[in-house]
Formats: sequence, structure tokens, C-alpha cells
Amino acid sequence: MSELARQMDLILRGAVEVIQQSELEAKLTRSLKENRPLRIKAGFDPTAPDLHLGHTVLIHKLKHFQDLGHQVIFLIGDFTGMIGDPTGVSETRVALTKEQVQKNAKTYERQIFKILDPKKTTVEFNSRWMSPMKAEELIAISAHYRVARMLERDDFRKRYQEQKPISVHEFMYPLIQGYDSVALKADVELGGTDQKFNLLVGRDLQRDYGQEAQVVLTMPLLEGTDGVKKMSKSTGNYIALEDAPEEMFGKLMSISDTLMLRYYELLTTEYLDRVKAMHPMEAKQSLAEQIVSRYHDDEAGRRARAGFQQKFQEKEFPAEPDARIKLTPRDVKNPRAPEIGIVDLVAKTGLVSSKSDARRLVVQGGVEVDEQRQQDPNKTIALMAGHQYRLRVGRRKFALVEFKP
RNA sequence: GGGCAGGUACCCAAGUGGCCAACGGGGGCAGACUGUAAAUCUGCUGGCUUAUGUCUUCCAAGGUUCGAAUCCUUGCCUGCCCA
Repeated sequence: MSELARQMDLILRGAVEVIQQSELEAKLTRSLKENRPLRIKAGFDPTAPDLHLGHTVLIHKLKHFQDLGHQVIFLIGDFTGMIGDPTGVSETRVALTKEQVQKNAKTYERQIFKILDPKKTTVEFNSRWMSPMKAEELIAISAHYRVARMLERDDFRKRYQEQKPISVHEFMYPLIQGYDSVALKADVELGGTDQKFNLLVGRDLQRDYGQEAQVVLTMPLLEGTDGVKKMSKSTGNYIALEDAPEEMFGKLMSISDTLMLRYYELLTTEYLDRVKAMHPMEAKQSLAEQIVSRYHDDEAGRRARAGFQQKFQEKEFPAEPDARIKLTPRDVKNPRAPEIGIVDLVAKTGLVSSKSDARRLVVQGGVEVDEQRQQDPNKTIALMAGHQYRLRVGRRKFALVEFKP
């Protein structure tokens, strides 16, 4: 296999679309000949304070380029983050403050190096060239694009048709993202399939600014834990890279079998046929352990798996409960005969949102104390000093409560 | 600038004077069944001192009324049409 073919093979793995493949081949050929690495750009919105598995699809692809010797640019859209990417939202997104964006961006930098090599990665912020920009220049950029073309974009068109609001500043997002490619002289830009429009604007702008147009490479969007919507912080269906090992493991175990295969496909290099031959539950545990190990360490992966088995398969009380509470005589009415209502007890753990919530859980049979289901909301528990009460609150939360007179 | 339509709980959406803490669907939570999977069935889904009790809710502020999510006034927000 030629070096060109080898590179193409890795680059295209898992990709949805390349625009244009011939241009990519030409760029690679020239890169090899002149021994000049390509400049690979991928931009990230610092709207979430941490990265999740959904982002890693792109980061892994960056890693591929990095391994092939190209120059990887991890662009943090701290400037565009203040606009809020309108992609995929059916409503105007709330803009972030400068402080929020900067704080989130810091966290980003730390997290990507769990995958990428810090020595070979350039981290950029688009505020570097956008913040000092004069209004005249910004207007000049906006003169490069037509409103009708903006409205071609799915989400804009849809909102326009549905008579939903579109703010003028939202048009700036694709423009600035495109301009970033000009500023960085990008050879290739990676993005999710939903980014296609924005990525293409980059090509147009580069041409207008007299540069060679970047190649656009789109990657699939990873579905969130619900298996339907794309993984994102705002829908809450995400698994964060910095989730605690047990939590990460638990979230991965509760995904559907179909989704598990998808995760294998996009987040591992495992052969899918081999995975399909396994018992789904085994396969899922193996996936969960693998991912926990990657973002924490091997030991954490093993422990998370063992803890999971103990908690849910052997139905033992977990070694690390979600809450540890100490009750004092002040928490009871009569310190001589200390007792506490079951609803109050559950509420004290802080694992429910309100007392009413605790009450509902009890009535519905979602509460156990020392392996005994407590379904009567009026029941009181006599408290023995020093005894550790093991509470199960709902399907998957546990608390340890001790009374200390 | 003018005309019209709208703003209801996490989301969609019903409700146009008392029967409304507010129909229905989605989502979420809990139970049964399971592999913390899927599908299915059932229940729950504002807070509180858990009471056939009470408090705060239907964009905001006032007003009418014994009584308002519902009527009136003003304001804010959104969309459409005309200029």
C-alpha cells in the first residue's frame, strides 16, 4: 500500500463525507512530496464546561491526523461561543458571557490531552484575531455572504418557515467560523455532519480571500444515552470525560444494545463482528470498562466494573454510596426515643429534590432501608446509635445514614 | 410606523369567569418483567408542618369581580402581513 493510500485509509475511517476527495488526495500528495504537514482544524464550542464522549469522535479523528504527522489545530471558539452556535437548535441560543466562556475553555485544554499529544497539538482561540477586529473588517466579512444562502441552512430555513425567531447575530456564527479557516490557513476542517454548512462557508471565504479552499471532512454525530438525540450537555444525555468512574460506567451500562454497537463503532477500534458474537451484557461491561480506563486509568476501570457487579448483579450495598449522612439528636423530635419519619430520612440524604419527591418515591416502592422496602410514608424508623442504615433511594442511588447521639 | 396572531408546568399543547395545581402527548421518575438492554403494562410527575389542609404558579405590573390562566389597561417578548 502506498503512503498516500495508507493515509487516506485512516483518514476516511468512520467519516461520513469528504468534500472533495480529489482535493484531499492532491493536498496529501503535495504534503508528502514537499514534506510539509497539512494544517488540520477542528473547532469546539466552549459552551459546556467539559467535554463528553460525543466530542471525542472528532478528537479521535484529529488524533489520526496527528499520528500521520500532520499539524493539528484544536480551535476553541471562545469568541463564537459568545454568539452561540445556532446549529441544530430550533430556538435562539442564549449567548454566554465572556467569563463563562473563558472558564470553560480552560477545562477543555486539559481534557483533550487525554487523547491528543500535547507536544504536537496547537491550541488556538478565535478571540485572538476576532477580538481586536474592527467593525469595518467584520462588515467586510459579512459582505462575502448572501442572506438567501444563509437561509439555505436547514435550521435557519426551518425556523424561518415555522415563524420562529432568528436573530441577525446568528448569521455571524458561520461567517466567523469560516473566517477562522482563513485566519488559520486550514487545509482540512473536521466537523460533525451538522456542521457541514459552516464548514462549507469556510471554503467559500478562503477562496474569496485568495486561499486554497479547505477540504471538509464530516464525522457522524454520536447519539446520547437516550439513543436518539445527539449527545449534548443541554439535553443532559451525555457522558462527560470527567464523570466519576462509577457514574461513567453506570451510564454506559444503561444504554440500549443498539447504541452500544454504535459506541463500539465510533469510540473503539474493536471489530464489530466480534462484539456482536458476545453476550450483550458482557459486551457492554467490556465497553464501559474500556472507556472508563481510557479517561481515568485501568485500575479505575476494573474497580468500576467490580462495583457495578456488586451493586446491581449481586445486589449488595455499594462500597461507595452516593451520600453519607450523620444524624444528630437535633434531627429528631425526642432524643430519648430517637426516631425519624421515612420521608424525612430520605429527604435528609439530599438524593431527592424535595420532600414531596421523597414521599412519592416511598409510596411507589422505590425506597429500601436495610434491604426492607418501606412503602408507608407515615412509617417512622427507630434510630439506634452507631447503626449504619443502608438506604436505597430509587433505582440507582444509595445512602449510608448513621445516628450519632 | 400601521394591521393581525400569539406568550400556559422540562418540551409540545388544551383550557376563554368558579368543577384548575390546570385535559392530552412527549420526556423524566418509580413499580412489574429483565441483562440498570429493548418492548410491554401500571402509577407518579409545583412546594410545605401529608393535610379530604395550606401556600406559590398560566410573560410582567396594575385593574374589574364574591371569585381570573380566562375580562380590561399598560408594558415586555415573538411571528406574519402592509409601509
